[in-house]
Amino acid sequence: MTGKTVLVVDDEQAVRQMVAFNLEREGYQVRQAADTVAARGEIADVRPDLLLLDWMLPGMSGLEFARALRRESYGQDLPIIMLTARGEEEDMVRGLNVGADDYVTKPFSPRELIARIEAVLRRAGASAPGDVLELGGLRLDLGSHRVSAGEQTVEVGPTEFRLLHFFMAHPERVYSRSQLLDRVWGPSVYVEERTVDVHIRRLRKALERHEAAQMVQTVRGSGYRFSARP
Amino acid sequence: MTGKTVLVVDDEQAVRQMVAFNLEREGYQVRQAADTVAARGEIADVRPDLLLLDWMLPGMSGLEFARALRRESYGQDLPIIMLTARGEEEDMVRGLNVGADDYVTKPFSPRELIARIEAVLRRAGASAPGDVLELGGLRLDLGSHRVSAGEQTVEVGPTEFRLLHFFMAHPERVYSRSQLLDRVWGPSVYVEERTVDVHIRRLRKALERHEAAQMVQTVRGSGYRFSARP
DNA sequence: GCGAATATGACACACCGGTGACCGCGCCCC
DNA sequence: GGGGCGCGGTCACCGGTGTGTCATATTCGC
Repeated sequence: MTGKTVLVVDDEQAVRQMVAFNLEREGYQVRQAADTVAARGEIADVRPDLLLLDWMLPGMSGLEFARALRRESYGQDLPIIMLTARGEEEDMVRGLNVGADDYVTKPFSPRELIARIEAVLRRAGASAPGDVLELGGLRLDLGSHRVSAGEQTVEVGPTEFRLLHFFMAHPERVYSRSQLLDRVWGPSVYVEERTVDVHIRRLRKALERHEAAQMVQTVRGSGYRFSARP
Repeated sequence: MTGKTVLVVDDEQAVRQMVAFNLEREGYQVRQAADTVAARGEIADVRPDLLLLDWMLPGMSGLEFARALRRESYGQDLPIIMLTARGEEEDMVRGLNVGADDYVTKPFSPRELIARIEAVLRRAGASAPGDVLELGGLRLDLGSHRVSAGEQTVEVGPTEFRLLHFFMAHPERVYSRSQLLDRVWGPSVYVEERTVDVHIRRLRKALERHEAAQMVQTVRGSGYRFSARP
């Protein structure tokens, strides 16, 4: 699943994991950092789309960190949501002045957090993920969550949909079972590699009524490839 | 945007000015009133498009004022956002029942305030009388608050109406339970996600006498979609 | 033709969503 | 002021679907 990437910076592991769990369930990629040093590394590394930043951090405070980021070229466009404990609200005025886009007071509900993230991402512009993928007569519509071949609708289950989505976003390239598990099932899911075979088969079955099954190709010894060419 | 007029009713001058500063920067016309008496005058005078109403006011409370307004002809359509201090959230449930369209807890970020104002105005603007949504034989009349299928009237409750309204305004797109709660119930309402299921069912029940229930579609693992196509 | 890799069918189980019932809260009407 | 009513939210239960695993068949490359 290719969602937006969110970096959570908080010194409490429990908070990070709670956030990660809920965001991943919504389709986000989540990276974690316990302090600003690790955060720097992650930012340079994965270029997150949004930063969830705890107000109280060991060493440099979240406020200073946000200010520092805002002075840098990449950080200027990086949306920031501050996490703060109740009672620190007055400080948040300063936080917002420094350039945070919003803040959430702990404890917060997952829904509230997600709502604010989506609001900020929407504002940051172009948050609507690529809406329709089309390849070799196959159409996959992310918005309506539909797959069609020509005029007909292709019935696929949730996992097959994600698998096909990944394939259509990365065609003409071979992926090993383990890579597919990573990218489609998620990094924190462990299942047998052979499971991929089964879902490949299910995907082919769904496609074969529309003469599109040959687009899912086996590369013996390496993995699978999605291609419009035979 | 042609500069909508917002009336701020709050006894603290600092709050009024902060709000005014931020709203004017966004292009709004802002009027101020320190109490309900002055507010009455302003309302009669400038016919504001939206009312920002402090919960605690000298004399008459914001709640009573809102209730009183709702009983009057002009006030019925006037969108109201309540301003409240943290800790009074429980009371706000009553505020919302009285007819406030949303509320914001102090201290709030300018962003948050503006986002909510825009959300409320969008909702209010969409319900200009005579505005009708039509899709697949279903008609939803915002003005008269009525739903009809062909010649027959479809009986739906308030929540089902809002749900259907949102769906018909955003067809052919999947929304997760969490998104629906955000967009239909509002960002500041916290209920169980499964509550959505129940209202989906109630909506379907209302529609099925008119053979329109199949327009409300389940996308397993993702959410719900409203569509004229099967 | 042989071994390894992949396809396929079957199956058990977890999970998701549908559904009916219940409860509590305002509100309105006696 | 009491009782009924409508509405909204929650819960518990159930049935179906989707998913992962395994055993077995089949194909591929050498």
